[in-house]
Amino acid sequence: MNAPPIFSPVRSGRAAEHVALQIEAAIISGQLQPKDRLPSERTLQTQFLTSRGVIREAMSTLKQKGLVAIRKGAKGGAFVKQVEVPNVSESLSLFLRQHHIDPEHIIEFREHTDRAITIMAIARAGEDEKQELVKAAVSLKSMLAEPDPDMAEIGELDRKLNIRLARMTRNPIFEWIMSALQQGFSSHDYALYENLRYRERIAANWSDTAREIAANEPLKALFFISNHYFLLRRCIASKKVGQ
Amino acid sequence: MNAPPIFSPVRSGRAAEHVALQIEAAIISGQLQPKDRLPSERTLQTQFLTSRGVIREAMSTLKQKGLVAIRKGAKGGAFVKQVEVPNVSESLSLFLRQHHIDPEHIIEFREHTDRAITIMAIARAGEDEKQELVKAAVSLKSMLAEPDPDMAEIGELDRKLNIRLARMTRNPIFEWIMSALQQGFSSHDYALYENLRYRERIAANWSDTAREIAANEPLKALFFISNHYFLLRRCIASKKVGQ
DNA sequence: ATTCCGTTTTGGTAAGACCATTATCTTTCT
DNA sequence: AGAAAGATAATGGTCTTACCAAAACGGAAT
Repeated sequence: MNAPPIFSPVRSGRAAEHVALQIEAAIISGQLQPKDRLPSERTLQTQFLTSRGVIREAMSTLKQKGLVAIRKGAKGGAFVKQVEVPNVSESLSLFLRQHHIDPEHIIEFREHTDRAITIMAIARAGEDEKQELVKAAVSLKSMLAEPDPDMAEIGELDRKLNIRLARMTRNPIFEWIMSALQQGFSSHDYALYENLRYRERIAANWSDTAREIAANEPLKALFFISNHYFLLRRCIASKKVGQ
Repeated sequence: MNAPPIFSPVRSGRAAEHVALQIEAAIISGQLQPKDRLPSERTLQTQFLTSRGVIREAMSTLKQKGLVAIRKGAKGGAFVKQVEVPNVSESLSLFLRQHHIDPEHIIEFREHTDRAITIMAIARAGEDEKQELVKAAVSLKSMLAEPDPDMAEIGELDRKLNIRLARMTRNPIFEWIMSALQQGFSSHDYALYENLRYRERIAANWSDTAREIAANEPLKALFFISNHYFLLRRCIASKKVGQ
């Protein structure tokens, strides 16, 4: 290697951690840019004066954090990557699931966040985006009208509708939060669609919401947002009683 | 082993991932409870019919996710753990740093969330909690009056004040979200206190906020919350100009 | 030019050994 | 008897070596 030695060898315990931290620091600081390719495991092994197992363990954690993507084969190796929203979402989702959160707490937070998102989306999104939102909501509605709707696909559509709306705020934090909350807790949303009583009402409500957003009517849009969570709460309550 | 075989062997590529996913599923589903001890690496190696390296790699990712804690020595091993807020925070922090998020986006989200928190805290917290909040805010103020204030300690106090307020909503989601955002991004809050022009104003504002919350005056409390972020924005803006 | 087949690079897996740390048991000394 | 010191065993951490599997590349055959 002609390149100056970016990394320094490591000796004490927890070698894998040291290796991972050094590489992580190099990425965060910008010494390693996205799309850059790290040396092969066998090369790093000699640079860090350690064994390949240690390198592999370090790479494993970096991969898990979403900092690198690993490809096999010639010209393969570890490539620096931008951390993606799903990486963060998965972490939060794990946390929420393990702490068996009361659904009402999540609903409360989501309702409150959705209201803010709605207002900002109306204020900031472009006309074309609003029309796209309406189109997506309508296609959700029409998909439910089919004889044997594919519930998984519908749930996915609902999820994307939420994300699309969040993206219209122009603030990525909202998008991230909504993704994270949905990923871990879409089960309740599915319930909404599986329950015949609510299926069509919720889809109709979505398209009403989208229409009011497109019409730049924040108060009316907020009404339908509230209605969405009203329906969701009723659906969950009726399910509980049913048990 | 007398115990029924919880895990099944694995053969295709990405063995480490399969192992990690199986164990993760066992934890999420509750088959493995916190404080439970997983079998030793050498035992798992035989249960999964794989090599120890694979097991180690799987354990490494589980550890990184915060699902297990690993101890060396006799009676050591991997112990199932509750995922903690810092795990989520670190993931978020990584994301924010690598995407060099505009501080305004974070401020916007925090302001909006703080407003909801304030309203709910007033509605749900007990009288004693509100008094504790006032006391904490006052002690922050008095600490700033000292000749040579310890900035790190003050920042920590500010952080705890936020968390305390969030906890008063009785909805843990708010508490976690605020923790996560603060932990990864308290730098701007520090700036507020390091800047002499804003130091005392922000502390006074905190105690005003706490007082109005204790007095069950939501609108007045919201005014001071808005003022907090008004000051924060001005402080950051003046810093930018200063550069 | 296109297709196919080796060759090479590189990550993935396997097996075995040894080291470092920790808890537990045993011995020994007071 | 009790406490301190030492031996023992269990277990994660590291190292070595070897081989497998996938992917990219290049040359030969068509």
